[in-house]
Amino acid sequence: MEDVARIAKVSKPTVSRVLSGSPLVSAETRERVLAVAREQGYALNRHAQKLRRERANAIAVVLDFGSHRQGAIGDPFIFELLAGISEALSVRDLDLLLSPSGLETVEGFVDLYQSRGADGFIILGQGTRDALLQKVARRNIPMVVWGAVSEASTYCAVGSDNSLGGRLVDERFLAHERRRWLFVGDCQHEEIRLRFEGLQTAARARKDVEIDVLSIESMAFSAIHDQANAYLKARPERPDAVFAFSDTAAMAVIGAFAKEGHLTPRDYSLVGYNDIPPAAHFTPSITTIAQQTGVAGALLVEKLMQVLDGRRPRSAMLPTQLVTRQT
Amino acid sequence: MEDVARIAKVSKPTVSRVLSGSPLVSAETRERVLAVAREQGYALNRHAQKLRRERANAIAVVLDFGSHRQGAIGDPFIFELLAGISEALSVRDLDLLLSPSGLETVEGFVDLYQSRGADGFIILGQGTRDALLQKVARRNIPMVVWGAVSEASTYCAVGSDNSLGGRLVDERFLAHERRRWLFVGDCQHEEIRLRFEGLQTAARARKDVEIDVLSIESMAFSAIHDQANAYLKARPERPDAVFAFSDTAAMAVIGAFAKEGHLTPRDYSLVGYNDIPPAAHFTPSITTIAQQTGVAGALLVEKLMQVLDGRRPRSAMLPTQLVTRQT
DNA sequence: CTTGTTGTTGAAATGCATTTCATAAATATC
DNA sequence: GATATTTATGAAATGCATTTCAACAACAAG
Repeated sequence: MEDVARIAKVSKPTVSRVLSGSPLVSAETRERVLAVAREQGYALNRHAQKLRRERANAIAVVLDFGSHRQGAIGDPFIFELLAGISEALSVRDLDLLLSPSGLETVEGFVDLYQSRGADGFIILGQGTRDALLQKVARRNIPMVVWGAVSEASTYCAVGSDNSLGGRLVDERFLAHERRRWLFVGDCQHEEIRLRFEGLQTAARARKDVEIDVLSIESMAFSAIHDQANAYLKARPERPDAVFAFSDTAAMAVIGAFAKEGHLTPRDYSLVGYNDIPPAAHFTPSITTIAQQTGVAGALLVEKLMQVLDGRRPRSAMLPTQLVTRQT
Repeated sequence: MEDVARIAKVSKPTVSRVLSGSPLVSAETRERVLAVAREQGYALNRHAQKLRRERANAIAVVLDFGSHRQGAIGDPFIFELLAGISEALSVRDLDLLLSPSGLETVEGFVDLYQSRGADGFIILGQGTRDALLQKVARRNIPMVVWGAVSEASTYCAVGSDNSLGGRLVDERFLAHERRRWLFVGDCQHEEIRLRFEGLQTAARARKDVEIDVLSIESMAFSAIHDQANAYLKARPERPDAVFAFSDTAAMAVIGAFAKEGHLTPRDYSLVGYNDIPPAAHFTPSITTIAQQTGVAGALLVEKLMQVLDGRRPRSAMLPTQLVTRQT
């Protein structure tokens, strides 16, 4: 930097100002410095900058690859979220640190934060570790979470209205006069539990509706398929309505049930979740609950920026919609 | 750090050594320093460290969200790749910087590299910008690329054997005595072009086989669906074999053709690509080419480490396999 | 013509950990 | 017991950019 300064006949601070886009330099000087920097092949050292500025200019995005790898909650949908976040951060000139290791404990978060590895965190999906997240939030670490939105939460969360999603299905099944319902999903995940609760909204009060749960052990596609298959074999009365926690799971169910001659929509209604592209073109096409993934990423980032500004943004719930198709 | 040193009655260098895991400290001192650091809530400043060490300890992973968002080449499969990379980097204690902005030009890469934002790059999919990547490689920037493997390439690439994938389909279609083939995919993508070439291996020499191409304009699911639909409507003789560049695209084709009463496997053979989970349970289940995504991420990282060590690792091609199903 | 204001620029202090080199102490070797 | 070697530790130099504060110039207002 000193070299550039000397050659451009200015001082170090001026070079710094030019290169970090400060408006406190005359246009003339700026040009000169820029020219010299370019011809000398000089680039600011980001770490020196981050050290001095005392901020990382980076956000850590935490993804539970372990469970998503097998098509977990998310299907392509987590990917969309990630794309949205990446874009929103990019606009603000913030780096995106993907799933740094060590974030399995509160100390992991504290350490990454204190060592200035990241200015804040975006966590995608509470999964089954909400307790951990609550603890992290209590340590005053800037964060926002994609997932279930709850009143009691210590942190700001953004998520789809899972309960509404469930209710929409509840209504649909009742309208179709279905009586033996099956919910497919792991209620240990808060988001999924809310969908299940939504499903019970009106049904709970009715004596003639019976809701069974097929609790998914593994998120793997074939595991779901096998479990669904086993379920049907073990039961004489078959469900006449199925609500699956994801479209992918819905596909697994269709396949497994079809093997036993139990066909949708002839024998049962089926609703999935996420509205992934193939759902529309599956045979039969899958009725599903769509989430607004498009805006989600941007919203998460915006909320986090507010947290970084010292504010306490409210959690937000994005609407969900029933997309009616053949099943 | 000075405070910790004072309280633990050692010097700064010793604290540094303890906290960065150097073996040049006695066990006794180590314990003491660690205890003090913990109780004082002290964490190393990563940027000071990176500044001094003159390396970022971070790898930038470049993803073309723009095209993947719509289910591009990849489907869930890019996600698997990313998971593998994340894991492999994590083991080596390297940060993963996801798709930093500015990497649309050579200067973008040079700048990020020179400013020590990243020690190296992993690029997922050449897409249509191979020229750019070649230029970047010539600037001696450490990088590896997932995609088409070519002899002429300046950089180290890891990818599936796309040509083999195509050949497998070629053989299958010939064995089934198919005569009017249709390839669905955008040959501007090198990887996809190779698949197309593979498809022609034996067919090219035969006068009785005719291969048409439906060049995909947008990677969006519904766009493919519409294009496929339009294609069929415009042609009196229908294809009796279709090779689609991805399983997702295959699903789109099945849906579109079914609308016109053209059904697989009754009327035509169909092979997809990637072997995504739903492919096995789609109705009909989709014959496809499987790639070894599991090892890909780890391999990419390993190659990059070699590049960083100053070596010039050979490109690698992973085997592909035909998975025979109903279509 | 003087005082006040705005716009540019530079000197020096600051953010923090690592590494080289040297020293001191402890152990091993002859 | 003397020399060589290893082990543990510290002083000082180093990596690099930013920011405060002051200074100066140029211009406007009175």
